[in-house]
Amino acid sequence: MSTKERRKREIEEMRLEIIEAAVGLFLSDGYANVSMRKIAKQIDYSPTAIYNYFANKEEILIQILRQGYSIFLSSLKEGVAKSDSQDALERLKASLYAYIEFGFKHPDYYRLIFIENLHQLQRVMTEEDDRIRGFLLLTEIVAKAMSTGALKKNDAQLVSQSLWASLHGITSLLITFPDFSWHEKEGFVTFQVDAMIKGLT
Amino acid sequence: MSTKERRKREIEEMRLEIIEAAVGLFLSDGYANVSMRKIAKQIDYSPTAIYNYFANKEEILIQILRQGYSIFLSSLKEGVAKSDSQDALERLKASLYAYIEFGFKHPDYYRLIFIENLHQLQRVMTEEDDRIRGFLLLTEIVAKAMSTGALKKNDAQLVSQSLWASLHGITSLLITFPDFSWHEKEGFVTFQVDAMIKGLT
DNA sequence: AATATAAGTTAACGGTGTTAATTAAAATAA
DNA sequence: TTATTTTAATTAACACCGTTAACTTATATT
Repeated sequence: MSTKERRKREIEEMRLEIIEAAVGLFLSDGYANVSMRKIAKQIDYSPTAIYNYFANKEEILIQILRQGYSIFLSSLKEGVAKSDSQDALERLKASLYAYIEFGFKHPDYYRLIFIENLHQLQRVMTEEDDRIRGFLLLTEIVAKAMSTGALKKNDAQLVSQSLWASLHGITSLLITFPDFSWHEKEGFVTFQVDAMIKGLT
Repeated sequence: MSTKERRKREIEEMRLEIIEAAVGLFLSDGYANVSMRKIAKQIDYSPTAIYNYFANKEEILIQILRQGYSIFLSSLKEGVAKSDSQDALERLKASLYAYIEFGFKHPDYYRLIFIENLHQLQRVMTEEDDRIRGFLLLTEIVAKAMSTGALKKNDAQLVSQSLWASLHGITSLLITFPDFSWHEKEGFVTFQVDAMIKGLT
């Protein structure tokens, strides 16, 4: 009965191979400009072979969104961890910067996840593991900052949603409209983060 | 020589007919899901006839973006005008609300202009008329609020970009991710606007 | 009325996601 | 090991797509 086991592994390997090919194409060319035929060519299979491993093109995207969201979460946690300060406000600031910096470091992932396919995020987050905790992470940090008095007491859920909105605004605008006459980037970001914090204290 | 004049008018009428059909389809189905063939069918022409009036599908989009941006500008101006208060801060607040409300009233336009095709905005704004003054409008209001002391003095350009970012964040998130467990909308918006203003005073 | 110009049509090219039918390979049963 | 069944891959096909080229029809100019 080890054949079943082996086969299971083979399926997983094939799925990985497909994803690997697809993620490169999706990130460089954009989801819409990547065809099943292109993915198939890259892994030397016929286009229809892929359908034995993924129901359709969208399911490949979902899997890649999951991966991307994991990377996003790691970046966020790492960013918060690096600011080893115990000060709740510093930790909050660190997480805000970490969010924006993820966008700059992985603009293609950010675009794919948070701009072009945000409506799929529910499907990406709400499945088994702790992926959903991405937003909870921010909420917790906000709640902590409130309990220490660093932030004005308020609905932590509401406040973190407001923060997310401002973060998403600056990140997505800079990514999708790079030709605009933006203020120098670093100064813009620090100004935005400072204003966000100030608005809540 | 009046035939030339008439013909010119006919061309303009045909362009209008195409745009009229396209705008409905683009807004309801999204740019990507609308084909030249569908537009053609709606106006009872062969698909290739359209190419006598627009170079390609994208040029139709650009024209529609221009229209949409005009509507956006009108909404903004109207929103500011309605708050007939002379108080600079009130005027600023009114323009912030007007921006978000445009997004809620015309989510399809907002998505088309500011989310899916923002990179085209340069082409939409920087042509002849005063379309570009959309962003200047906000900058001017901000500058005024600074000169009256209602807002902390600062680079008005930078401040208005920061405001735009926060506005775009909340508007685009609510539009593209309606299934999320958002705080009740009206409360969310007023909280966001208040926080934005507070962050700058 | 004959000719040149413009505007519309159909046909075609190379592409898309996906399904159905078919062949080749692998696993199971005899 | 052979025969049979299951599985995985292929090719063919469908109904689309944006766009170009060739052709026909209508309009305008000579």
